[in-house]
Amino acid sequence: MTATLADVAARAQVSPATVSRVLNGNYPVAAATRERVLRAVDELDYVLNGPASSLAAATSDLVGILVNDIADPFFGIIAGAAQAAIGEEGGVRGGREKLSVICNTGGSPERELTYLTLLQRQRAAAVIVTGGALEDPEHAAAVGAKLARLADAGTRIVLCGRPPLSGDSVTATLAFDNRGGGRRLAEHLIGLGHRRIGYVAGPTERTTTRHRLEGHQAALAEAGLLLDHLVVHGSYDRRSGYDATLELLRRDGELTAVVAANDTVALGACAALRDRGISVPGDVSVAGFGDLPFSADAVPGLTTVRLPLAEAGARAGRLALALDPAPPGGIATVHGELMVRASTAAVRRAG
Amino acid sequence: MTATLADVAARAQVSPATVSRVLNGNYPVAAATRERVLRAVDELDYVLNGPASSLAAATSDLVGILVNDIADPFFGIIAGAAQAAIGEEGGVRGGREKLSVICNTGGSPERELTYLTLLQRQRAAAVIVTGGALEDPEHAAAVGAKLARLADAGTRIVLCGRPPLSGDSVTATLAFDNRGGGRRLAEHLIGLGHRRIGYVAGPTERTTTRHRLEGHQAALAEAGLLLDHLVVHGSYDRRSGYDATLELLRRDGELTAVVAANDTVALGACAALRDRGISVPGDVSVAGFGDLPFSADAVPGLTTVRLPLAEAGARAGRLALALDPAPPGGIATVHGELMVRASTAAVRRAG
DNA sequence: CTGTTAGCGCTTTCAC
DNA sequence: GTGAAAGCGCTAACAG
Repeated sequence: MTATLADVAARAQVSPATVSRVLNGNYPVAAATRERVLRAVDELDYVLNGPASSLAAATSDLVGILVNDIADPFFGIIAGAAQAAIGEEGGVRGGREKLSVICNTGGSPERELTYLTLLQRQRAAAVIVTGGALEDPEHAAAVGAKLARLADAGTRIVLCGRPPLSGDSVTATLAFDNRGGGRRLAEHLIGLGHRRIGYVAGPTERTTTRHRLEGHQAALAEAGLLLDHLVVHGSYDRRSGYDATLELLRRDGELTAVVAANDTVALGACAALRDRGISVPGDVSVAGFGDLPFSADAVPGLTTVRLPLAEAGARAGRLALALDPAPPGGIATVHGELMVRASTAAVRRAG
Repeated sequence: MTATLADVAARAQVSPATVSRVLNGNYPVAAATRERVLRAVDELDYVLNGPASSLAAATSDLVGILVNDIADPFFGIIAGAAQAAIGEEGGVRGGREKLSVICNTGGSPERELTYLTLLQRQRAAAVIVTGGALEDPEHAAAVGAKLARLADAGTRIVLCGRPPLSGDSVTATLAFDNRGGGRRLAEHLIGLGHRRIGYVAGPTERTTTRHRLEGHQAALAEAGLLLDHLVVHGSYDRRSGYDATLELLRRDGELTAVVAANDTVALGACAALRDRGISVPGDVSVAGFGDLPFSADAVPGLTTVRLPLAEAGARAGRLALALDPAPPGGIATVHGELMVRASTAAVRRAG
C-alpha cells in the first residue's frame, strides 16, 4: 500500500542505496540521478519509514523536551523557543530534519521517568530537561541513572533551568540563577524600607523553590530580618498564591511586602490583597519571579526578576543539536534581571 | 552494549518470541515463564527498541499533538490535558504506553506540514490537530491530503478547536462554537447600551478569527450597528491588542467598547486604554475570548467567553486512543459560556 | 558515483 | 504455552 524505498528505486531505475543517499543528502550523488530519484519520490508520494530508518542507522531524529507544566507559560515559552530553534536549524547543516517534541510531566516524578524511558525506547537523539528538579534523593538517583543510560546510548542531554547534575552524562546545563534573583528581589524590598516581608514559596522539594527562597533568606539574614514564620509553601499556581497570602496575613497583620515564588503566584497574591481591601503597593508591596508576558500588564505592573526564557530555550535547542559549543565546564549560569515596576514601593506604614 | 531482546531471552532461557509476548502482554504466557522473563529484563535493565518494534509491528506508539503556539496558555492547557489523558489511559486497557508529544508549529503553515510529515514518517498512532486552521485554500488542501494519507496508513486523526474537514479521513472533530461565542459577547454589550463597538480581530485567514468575527458582526447587524471600519486585524498577542486599540481609538474617539480576539489581546487592549487615561469599564468596556486563568484576576476582571479547554483537550486525547466513542457524525460542538465580569458595564457616555 | 550485500532488533505466522 | 524462521524497510560497509 504505502510506497517503500524499493518502489522508488525501481521507478527511478537506481538501487535502493542510491535513493537512501539522495534522501539523506550526506553522500555525493550525480545531479541527474538525484533529479530522477526526487521525481520518483514525488510521483509516488513517498515518505521515509522512520522506524526502519532509525533501526538501520541506530539513531533517530527525535528530540524530547521535558517540561513540568506546559499550561504554564514559563514552560511554554522555553519549550516553544527550543522547538523553534531545533526546527529552524535542523534543516541547516545538511542534517535530517529533527522531530522535536514536548513532553509534559505535570510535575509527576513517575511521568518524568516514564517519558525518559519512552524517549530511550525511541533512541532519541537528544533530550532537554527543563525546570526545577524534585529533590527526593531516590527520584534524583533514578533520573540520574536514566540520563546516564541515555547518554551511554548516544543521546545528548541538555538541562535548562535546572541545576547541574554530577556525573558527566549531561552534555550541557543552562542553570538559572534563582538564588541571585531571590536575593536581589529581597534587597530591593529591604532598600525600600520593608522589614516584615512574607514569602510565598513553591512546592517543597523542588530545586527552584529552594534556591529562590535561599537567596531571599540570605538577603534577609544579612539585614537581620529573617523571620521563619513568614514563609508559606504551595504549588506554582495562582490559587496557591491567593491562599498563602491570606495565611501570611493571618500570621502577621503588619506585613508590608509579599514575595512570590513566581509571577503566577504573585498574581494570586495581588488578588488576595485586593479582596481584603489592601492596596498594592500602597499598603503591601508584591513581587514575582520570571517576568511572564502578562506581568508587565498586570495592574499594578509587577516587580519581578526577568528570566530570559526564550533565549535560554533557544540555546538549549541549539545545544541539543550541537549547533552551539558547550559552555566552559558544561555549565552556563543564566542570570535574571530585576524589573522594578509599580507593585513595589517604599514602605509607608509603621514597620 | 545495549541489551537486546535476544539477550533477555538467553538469560531467561526462553525464545525471543516469548520475551516479546511477555512484554506486549497480548498473548498467553505461563506465569512462571513471565516471571523469569521479567526478572531478566530487570537484571539487564532492558529497554525495548522502539524503532525495531515499530518496524516489525508496522505501528508505533507515538501520538502527535499539533499546536499553533505553545507559549500561549490556550494551547498549553489543551495540549497538557490531552497529554495527561493519553498518559493516564495509555496504561489502562493493556495497550502499550503511548508517547504523546506536542509539536509547536508557531502558526507557520510550512512547519505544520513538516510536522505532519515527520509524524507520518514515524507512523504515528494518532495525531491531534488543535486550534484554528489557516484558510489559504492551497494550504488547506495540502493539509487535507496529508491527513488523508495519514488516515490511510492507520493513523487516527482528531481535530480539537478546529472546524470539521470534508472527507472521512478525520476520526473525530471537537469544534469550538466561536461564532456563537462571538455573538453572545456582542449581544451582551448591545444589551448594556453600547452602540459603537470596536473589534480587535486575530490574524486574517484563520478560521477562529473569522468565526468569532462573524458571530460578532451577525449580532451587530441584527441590531443595525454594523460598522466595518471598527475592525482591526492583528496577531493573537498582547502587543497586537495594544496597537489595534490605539488604532480603533483613532478611527472613532467615541468608542464605548472593545471586543478582542482573545483574552491575551484583551489585556493588551486594556493596557492601551489605561495608558491613554481611559477607564475600563467606566469609559470603555473590554471583552476577551477564551477565559484563560489570568483573565479572572485581571483588574478589572475580564468579561469573556469561557471555553472548556482542559475538558476538550482531555476528550481529544481519549478520542485519539479510541477510549471515547466518536461523537455522532464524528463532530461535536463545544460551546462557550459567557463570563460577565467587571470589564464590561452599561454605557455611560453619550453614544 | 553507484550497486551488492548484510544485517539493525523486533514481531508474527506457523508448527509443535 | 513455546520455539523457529521469515521478514518489516532501511542504511552502511564494501566493491567496483
